[in-house]
Amino acid sequence: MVSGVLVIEDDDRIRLSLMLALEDEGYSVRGVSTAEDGLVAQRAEPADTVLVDLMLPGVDGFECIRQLRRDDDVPIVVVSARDDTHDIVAALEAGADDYLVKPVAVKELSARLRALRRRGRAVLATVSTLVFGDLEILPEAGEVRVAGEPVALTRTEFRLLCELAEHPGLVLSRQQLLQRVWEYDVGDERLVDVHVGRLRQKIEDDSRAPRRLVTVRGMGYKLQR
Amino acid sequence: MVSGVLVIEDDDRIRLSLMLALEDEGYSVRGVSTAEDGLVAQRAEPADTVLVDLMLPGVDGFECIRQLRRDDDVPIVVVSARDDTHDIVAALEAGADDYLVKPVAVKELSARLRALRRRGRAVLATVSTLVFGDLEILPEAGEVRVAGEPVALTRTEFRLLCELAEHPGLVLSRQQLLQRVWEYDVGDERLVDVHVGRLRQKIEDDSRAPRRLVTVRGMGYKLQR
DNA sequence: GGAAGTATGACAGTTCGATGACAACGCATC
DNA sequence: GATGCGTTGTCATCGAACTGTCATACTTCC
Repeated sequence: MVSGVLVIEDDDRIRLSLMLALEDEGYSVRGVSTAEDGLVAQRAEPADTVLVDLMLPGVDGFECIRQLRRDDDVPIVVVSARDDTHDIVAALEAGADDYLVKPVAVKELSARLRALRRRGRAVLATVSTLVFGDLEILPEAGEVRVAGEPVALTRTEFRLLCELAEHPGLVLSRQQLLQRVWEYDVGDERLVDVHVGRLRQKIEDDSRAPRRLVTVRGMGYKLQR
Repeated sequence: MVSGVLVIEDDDRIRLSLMLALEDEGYSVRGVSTAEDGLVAQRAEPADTVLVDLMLPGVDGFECIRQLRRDDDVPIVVVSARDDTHDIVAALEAGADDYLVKPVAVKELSARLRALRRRGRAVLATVSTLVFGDLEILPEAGEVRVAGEPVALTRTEFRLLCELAEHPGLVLSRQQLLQRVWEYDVGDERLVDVHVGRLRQKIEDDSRAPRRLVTVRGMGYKLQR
């Protein structure tokens, strides 16, 4: 889950409309209607933000917040119809990070979620990732993954792949690749073919029918977007 | 300043009442009436939370937020009379962490400040001890533990490990490590290999098959997240 | 079918990283 | 100052991994 939100809200109409609105904003969303289900869902597959109503049947919102907080450092946002200070303070003290009063403006909610995420992520050193379908390239980490699995590449293969990845969908000629990857001014263009072949063995499911690193006959190679 | 709040608000009555209320809650508070003064004050002696009004003479609140954010990761709370979604979203996007509409309930404000601080601390706490699986590094304490057991490292090994740990998952070249750990401009890169080897003897279960401190052939070394 | 372009397996030379040995150094102790 | 211990940097060596070349086989297009 890239950017997952869990919505815990017992009113079906509100829950669905929240979920739809958040999906429109680009979030991946799950919804449950009780605190119990929410806690189970969060343990099973942690979302990276939780939205919770205060008035829930059974275990109420406050207790739900405390339990979520006990397990986890996930940002918690309360969305409640109650607007009195006492509730707001109690929810925040229980461990919530933010509190919005219904009806909520989706744009505001979304902006507040972004603000929370930003704060959470600030510390983690960010590693840029180039993504081509299920092929991921992490240049600074010197790492390449296919379908989530790390693949060991040699330096030449890695540089070749990075070079192609920097120009997604564009054909690079053998000469261009030789110059940029090998820093040769001259050299045998066949060399590129050999390394492309080796690279394909590692990143293509079937190197006979390349789907990512494709040949453009007479021109060169390109990495498919 | 143990727990300092900076209030940037041009209306004297509001500023003073906010400051008094926060002092009652146990905060140490400073107040200024313009964005310019606020920026100067924050640079001179950083508060650990900033409260800012949006409607300020001269440099306005949005710009003030952006500039504060540029310098610093300090939590910023907007306190404004304007309650329309557009302003709220704009303030949050500019870098604010929270937005309250006047008149504010002091108890709520205080609870929100605590929530923000709590999150800030959670983040800081994870910085001061670096954790990589069952490898823990306590930079200030000069201590390293593997599976809870303290491990004795030499100074060079420790600095090398810290340097790698500060860039989790990123490949650092031998040159980079030489410069940062040894402060050499030149020097034999083999030196790094030798110390990595010694470090591995101490922190890896099987130094022949390193799982934490891994080699990226042709590029350098990295500490696995 | 033939030509041009591309793929690939094998091979030998080379590079690269891990490691053990060792001497030099710093530092505390006597 | 002499002694002993832990640490540090250098070096040589070994083995594994990588690289470029070439010959051969395969495609594609005319």
